[in-house]
Amino acid sequence: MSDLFEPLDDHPAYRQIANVIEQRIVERSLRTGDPLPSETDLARQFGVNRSTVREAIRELETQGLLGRGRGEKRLRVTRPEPRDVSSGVSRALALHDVTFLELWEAMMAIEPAAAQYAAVRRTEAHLRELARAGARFRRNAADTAAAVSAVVDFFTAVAAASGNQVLALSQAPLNLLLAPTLTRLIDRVPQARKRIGEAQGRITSAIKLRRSELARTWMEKHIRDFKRGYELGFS
Amino acid sequence: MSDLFEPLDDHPAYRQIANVIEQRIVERSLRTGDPLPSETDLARQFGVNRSTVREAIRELETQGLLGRGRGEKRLRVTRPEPRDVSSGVSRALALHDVTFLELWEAMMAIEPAAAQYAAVRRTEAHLRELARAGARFRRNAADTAAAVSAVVDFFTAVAAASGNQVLALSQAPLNLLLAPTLTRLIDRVPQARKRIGEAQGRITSAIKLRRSELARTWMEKHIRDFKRGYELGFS
DNA sequence: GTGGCACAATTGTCGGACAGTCCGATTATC
DNA sequence: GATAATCGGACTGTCCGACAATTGTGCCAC
Repeated sequence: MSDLFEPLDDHPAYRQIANVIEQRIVERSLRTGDPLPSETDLARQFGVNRSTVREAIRELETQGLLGRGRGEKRLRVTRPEPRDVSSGVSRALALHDVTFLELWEAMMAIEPAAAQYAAVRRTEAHLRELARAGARFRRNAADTAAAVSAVVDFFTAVAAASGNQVLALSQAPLNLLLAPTLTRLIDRVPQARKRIGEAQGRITSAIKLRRSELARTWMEKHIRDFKRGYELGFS
Repeated sequence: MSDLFEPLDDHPAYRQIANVIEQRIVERSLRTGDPLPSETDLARQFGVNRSTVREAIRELETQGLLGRGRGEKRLRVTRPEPRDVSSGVSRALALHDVTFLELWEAMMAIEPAAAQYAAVRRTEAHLRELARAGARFRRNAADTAAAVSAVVDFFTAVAAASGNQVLALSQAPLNLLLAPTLTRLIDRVPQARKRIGEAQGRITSAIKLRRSELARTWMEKHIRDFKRGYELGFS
């Protein structure tokens, strides 16, 4: 029952150009930091109009493959940073109406693992980040928005300390999804603040002491608490 | 030590327009499937040139927020699918030179969880997908590329069966990263094929029998095996 | 070397233009 | 009456040319 012919998708020039440049970046013949030729020059090289080149460039720019420093005119090759990419992922998930349960299950899979590896690989700098996020959470007991942002920073710091870029990048979108729910949760469940603070403290010290199993266990409990809080606050 | 003023980044018109349209999509005042006004019309509404509108559209298109069916001319609002988004993530990771260990640790966190939930939520359709990927792997013992693609499909099918879009979307980029390593692994380690086939069988039947703990355990063993194979083949 | 300045280069945006293709309506055919 | 051929309008992909604003650069004076 399979068709005899496949539908041939045409590739507009701007997409072809984007693909070619992307290829060059991925195979590193264009290296991070290299300046891109000017639009006029690219148009000449590809034999197309500058407008067409511009459309191609916009694609690569949104993917984080091209960018420019503040106040810089020429584009340079850049490596897509987690924030470039994770916002897209979390927006995609939001548009798919993910439930809190789905988010929670994913956090339950990723965060404890991150905590475990963080206990093994953390540096002093990582510890400082963890301490700073924890302090910021405790300090902002009143300001909900600041507290939520501190929680996000704490998770981010744990993921960074894990020394695993894949885990870090997998975890980043979860934070963005967590924020709105967490905001309402903290406001509705009075004991949430205290429990989060305690958990952060335990996790931080486990990571500091390089007790990886302990770090994992405390993180698991921490995440489980989110679900309990959610059920308490949104039932 | 924080600066008094933040650097104000200028917002070119094409970026502003992209943001406005994105906003409309995220807040669902433009709903999935809605056709976008024509470029000429958008240019008129925003009071800019059509070229400017086109650049904005390119951004949204690459993010998977806009798209068009084959052979369709007008753009429509679309929801970004996993494949739209995960390729960007895995390319980002590739450019950051992730190690096999990092990838493996992330798989170790995500895949067993996916298997566990799959055993609970799988439908008959999911089982068919799993069986099909497994069969395709066993059938293509000779063709390495086909075998690798079947392994990827198997993982994808497990993630889909988990009924968790967050896990599925977190897992998708890992597949793309796994493929190249797995290709060389299968070629270098003779017993890999057999072990993968067996593991897939055990996982599939655990999911079929709704034995969630068993599914998780077998998946863990399966992933562990990848590391053993890697150490065997690349030492 | 350092600072400053004029000039060239580059980006962002504009207006207009045209071929190719898709869509909807109208007309012709069985 | 239903289906097929026809036609005009609408829309996209691409091109050309242009200009203001801003950045990069070479040169000159100190």
